[in-house]
Amino acid sequence: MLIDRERLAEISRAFGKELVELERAIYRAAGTDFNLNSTPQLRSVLFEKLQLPTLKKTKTGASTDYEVLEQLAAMGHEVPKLLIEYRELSKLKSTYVDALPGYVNPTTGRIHTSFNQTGAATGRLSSSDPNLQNIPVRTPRGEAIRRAFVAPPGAVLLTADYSQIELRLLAHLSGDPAFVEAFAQGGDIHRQTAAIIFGVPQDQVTPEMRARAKTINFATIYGQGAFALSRQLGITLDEAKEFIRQYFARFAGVRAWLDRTVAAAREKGFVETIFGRRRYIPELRDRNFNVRAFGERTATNSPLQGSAADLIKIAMIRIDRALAEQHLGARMVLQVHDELVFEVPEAEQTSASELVKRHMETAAELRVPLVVSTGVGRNWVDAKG
DNA sequence: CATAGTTGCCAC
DNA sequence: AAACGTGGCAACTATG
Ligand SMILES: Nc1nc2c(ncn2[C@H]2C[C@H](O)[C@@H](COP(=O)(O)OP(=O)(O)OP(=O)(O)O)O2)c(=O)[nH]1
Ligand SMILES: [Mn+2]
Ligand SMILES: [Mn+2]
Repeated sequence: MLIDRERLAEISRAFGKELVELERAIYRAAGTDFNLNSTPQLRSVLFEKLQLPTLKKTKTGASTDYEVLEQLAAMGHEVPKLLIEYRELSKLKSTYVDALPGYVNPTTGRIHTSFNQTGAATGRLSSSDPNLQNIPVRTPRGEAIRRAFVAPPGAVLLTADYSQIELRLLAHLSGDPAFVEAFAQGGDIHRQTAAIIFGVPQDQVTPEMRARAKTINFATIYGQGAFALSRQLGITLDEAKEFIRQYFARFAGVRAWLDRTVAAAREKGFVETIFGRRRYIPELRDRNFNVRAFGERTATNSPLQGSAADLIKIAMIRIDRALAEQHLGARMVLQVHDELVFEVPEAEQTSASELVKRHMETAAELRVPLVVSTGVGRNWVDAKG
């Protein structure tokens, strides 16, 4: 994968400057200098020196994670407010902006990640050294980093991402009438949920709203409790309970499939993907309730996450073969779970897009259509547009 | 000096 | 009583 090192260097300078300023502001607001990257030191400043309330605990003491800082900031405290900003910048700078250039191979001028075939228990690939499956995109600063992933001269990047992939697989496996009907009509359940949560018509759902609804959909399906949901949505516990109740009333076929899947897993000791990949789940027979409950959530997730992994692997094999047979110059460069990224000679844009989309959408024939959206651009962000 | 555990957080 | 799932990595701290 080619990256624009000048662009990253520019971002590094900008982030570095902001970090220095934030650091000074935090020391001033806290009335003391300390290592901002040290959780123990931060704890003593927030919860001892400044006497702020402990809102959450970890194994070793008071938590200082984002959710805690956000609440403290909302109470009008300056240090946590500045720290949220500091955390974002420091995470992006240390993990991506400053780390990625060191991975560029001097011979090829590119970053060569490792895709691990047995990295995930569900059948997903994982990526390491560096991980190119978790490149930032969700914040403006993150997006700027992703823009440094570029095509070489004369080529474009082509991206292809499955629409609502695990929801479609869930429609197929569960046969839930509302799910199946939604997809038959070309509907968008993430958008539907967003409209409900935010109380707006579907055509007024923003990308940010849909993204939040995506998390809500998956978290609800995979067993999130009302307590966590209430926190995530900033609603009361009762409202959260009611949301979950209504969700599974609307999608009763989904609830039934989840229950059946857990029961079958308990019986057999494993769950299976659509294509027969198994994951054994010994936790289901554990004496400890917490361990068993964890096993149950794993049992519901793995068939879906694993089927999505199987599906894209089938597509990858067919695309690889088709590109070779047709003597195309397009090269598969990344897989990000339900997305493929290619370097494509400009002249092949249209034909490669069509070929990739077709093979991904026909990798399996399900009860609902598989839909893939493709895009091309000079960098990874523009290629998703 | 190297290694392991913890915390926190990026993505899908 | 309650806990979405799957990963990898940086920084810090404790231990050897
Ligand atoms: N359990 C869980 N799974 C997730 C989460 N985020 C993503 N996934 C899984 C399920 C998704 O179908 C799959 C691909 O992620 P995407 O970001 O492409 O979302 P999806 O395909 O559902 O929607 P899309 O139409 O592409 O925007 O990864 C999450 O927060 N929790
Ligand atoms: Mn997708
Ligand atoms: Mn995706």
